[in-house]
Amino acid sequence: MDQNTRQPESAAVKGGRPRNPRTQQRILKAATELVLEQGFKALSIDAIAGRAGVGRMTIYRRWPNKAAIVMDAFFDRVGPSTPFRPAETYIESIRQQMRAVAKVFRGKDGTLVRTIFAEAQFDPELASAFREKWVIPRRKMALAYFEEGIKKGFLRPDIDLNSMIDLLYAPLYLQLQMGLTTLSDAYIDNIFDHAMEGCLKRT
Amino acid sequence: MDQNTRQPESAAVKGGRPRNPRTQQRILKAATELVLEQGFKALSIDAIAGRAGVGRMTIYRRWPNKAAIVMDAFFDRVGPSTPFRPAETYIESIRQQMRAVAKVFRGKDGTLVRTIFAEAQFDPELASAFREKWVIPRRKMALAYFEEGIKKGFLRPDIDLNSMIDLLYAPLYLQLQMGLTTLSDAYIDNIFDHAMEGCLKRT
Amino acid sequence: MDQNTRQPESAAVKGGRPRNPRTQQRILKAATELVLEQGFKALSIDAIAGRAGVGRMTIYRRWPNKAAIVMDAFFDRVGPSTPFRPAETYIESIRQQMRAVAKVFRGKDGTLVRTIFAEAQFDPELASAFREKWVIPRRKMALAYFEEGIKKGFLRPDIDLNSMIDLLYAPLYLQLQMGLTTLSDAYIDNIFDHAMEGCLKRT
Amino acid sequence: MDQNTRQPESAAVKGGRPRNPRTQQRILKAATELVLEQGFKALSIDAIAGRAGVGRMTIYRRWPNKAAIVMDAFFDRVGPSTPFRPAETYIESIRQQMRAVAKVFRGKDGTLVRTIFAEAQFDPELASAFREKWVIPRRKMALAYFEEGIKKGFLRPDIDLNSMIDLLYAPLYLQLQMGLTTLSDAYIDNIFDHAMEGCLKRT
DNA sequence: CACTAAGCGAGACGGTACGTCCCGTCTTTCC
DNA sequence: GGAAAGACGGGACGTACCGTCTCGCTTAGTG
Repeated sequence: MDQNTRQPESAAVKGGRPRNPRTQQRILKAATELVLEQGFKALSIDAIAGRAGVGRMTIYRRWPNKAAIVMDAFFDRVGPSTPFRPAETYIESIRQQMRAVAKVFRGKDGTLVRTIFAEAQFDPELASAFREKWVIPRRKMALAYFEEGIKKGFLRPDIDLNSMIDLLYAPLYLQLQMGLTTLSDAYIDNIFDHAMEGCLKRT
Repeated sequence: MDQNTRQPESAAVKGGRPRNPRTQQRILKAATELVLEQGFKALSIDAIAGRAGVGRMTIYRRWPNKAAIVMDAFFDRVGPSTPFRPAETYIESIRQQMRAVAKVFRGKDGTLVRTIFAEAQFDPELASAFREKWVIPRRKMALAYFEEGIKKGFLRPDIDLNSMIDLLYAPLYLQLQMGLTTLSDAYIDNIFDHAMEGCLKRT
Repeated sequence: MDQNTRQPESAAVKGGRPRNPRTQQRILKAATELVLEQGFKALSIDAIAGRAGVGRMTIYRRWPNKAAIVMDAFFDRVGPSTPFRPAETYIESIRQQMRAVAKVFRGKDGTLVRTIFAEAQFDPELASAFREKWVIPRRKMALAYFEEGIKKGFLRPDIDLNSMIDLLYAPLYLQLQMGLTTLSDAYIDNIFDHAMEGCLKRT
Repeated sequence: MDQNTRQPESAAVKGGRPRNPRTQQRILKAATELVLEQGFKALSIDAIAGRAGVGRMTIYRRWPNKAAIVMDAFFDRVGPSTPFRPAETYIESIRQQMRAVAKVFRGKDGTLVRTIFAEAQFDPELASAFREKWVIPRRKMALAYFEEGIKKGFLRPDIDLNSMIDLLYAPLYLQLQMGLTTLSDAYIDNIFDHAMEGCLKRT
């Protein structure tokens, strides 16, 4: 979880007082609420501190900036990844997983992903945290599942799996941000089918 | 061009003095430089005014916020869209166009797109401006070209063209933002081929 | 008056907007009230700004610290010095002047002198301002009046006038700060008489 | 000595562990050093605790605020008062005592007196402590010595002794704070002589 | 051609949030 | 059970920008 949390020097070398984990929770809760209520732009450290009933220093002692707080608040909410569950067929289980991701994106967690991803464009540290803790684990999982698909003979053995992942999931991120289309099951099915079958006319 | 430019009251109703277009240019130039040098976060109206040798009011008279300035600065640089040029085959010309887009994304304009797109997540007006002036025109153009492709029998007649556009271009936006991969021609080819041929193993 | 007021670079070289003198007055008024109500320790720039209905920057633009504000507020209230007015005799006019000074010290202005003088012990710049604008002018005036007294044959020609000034006025400052005694006319008379007549028993 | 020291609850009522007097010393030493090095303004409880190698609580357990610490640190250094030593004549012994006081004021102890006296203007408790432990004892001693002087016929029997004390010593405090003059023996002699002989021209 | 209204630079102004420092209290852990 | 270490809520600091306003200077178009 909160790997973003500052741990300057090995905590508690000798004496000293340990940090209160309940305080941490209150801060993350306040941050989450405020982001969802008013958006990231209107979020201020002051406001978080105020709602959490906490001094500003208590926040600065733990996180370097508000983006890191929102990061931790986010990972405090969502699980590590969306698994591929067994379905009628191997291929069908991919579609189901994509629908599950889309469902997450449609809810509050989607708003948070959108916010964090956007903010990451301006903050390299946040970008790297998002990559390490959100993007990479999910890609690894998908990679493993798709390799299995090749071995079992469901997927073409000559495809580049990273490109395939982009093909399937990039549209979800794009629409999450762009909002031209709702991330409905129908939309997912379109993306999924076209990526699987290809767009060329077969002769 | 600068449709974002504020025109409070119909300009020059009576006498008065028209706005100086060179001032406009100096502001946009300063804004572009500053965004590329220091990033959008470090950009301030003060800094733009300072570098352009202009009063802050002169800026506020023309744009509502710094995002709108960057928008206009951007469209002052880039052309309206990347055209599909004739190539050996119809299909090949799509690949060429995608490569051209990728090339743009690799340069300074890519950085600007990335910045504006991210900022648009926090600013509905900017989002809508970006959609109207960047996204929609390009999609329309692609839509028309792909419809032609169906008619000519190169593309499957049953595909959803909007989904196809997402399939082809979303990975570019994703990698522009995520930076897991460089937007090389090889990458584009992978995306293009997989989207065209599909990922399923044919029996 | 407010020579402490910051004037970074010759004001209004070319364009720009001049400072509002009414703002200055509101700030000084607020500062004076707050010092007298709550004391110098409890005085904060925030509080002054709040009461004056002014932004903090407006204050920082004019004064380097709160001591300088209180200085200016003080000199905005009190006149340049307490004059020696003609009385029955030359000697008597000195006593009258000392009583007048004591009267000032007993009132609000005395509290301000006390505050500023004490704070000056911690702030060299304030000390020098206080010296230049309060102490020196008054000593010069007294010096001139006492020199006249020597010439006219009322005072011993061999005395050190600076020491005489200390002898007469130092007790007022001491009691202003120490508060062992009220600065009553009777006390002033005691000091005055003893300084004039000497403490030794005449044989 | 440290009468300021807090004794919340009668010390060591039951078992418990007594306070370490060496800790006390280290704190006072650190406080003295810091005041003399950086001035009272830059002094913070944190800094004292840090230099003394002591927890902040250990300090708060003993003193209510930093002024009280500096007070105790001061009385830990200086003796209770400056005595009147026998000299050629009774009158001469007063001059000698004044010179001794001036000598103290010229050194580090003078800086401490100056600091404490100034801070006392903002802190009633400190003011009363300073009065009780510094001012009153010294005045009592002087009072006794001067009463003796009247009895013995060296001083005028009709003078107010408190006023005489102010006359003699107030200039020292004033110059300690104001610094217009160094507290040289020559200056002391001037003050002393004028106070003794009076400033009026004798006919 | 002179007049005049607007554009413009400069920057003062009332604000908000920042990130830091210190306060005085509290809590934990070690000796 | 005293003491070091330091977390904690709080409050003030001085800075940076925000978006608005006001001042004089400059200039363009009209009468």
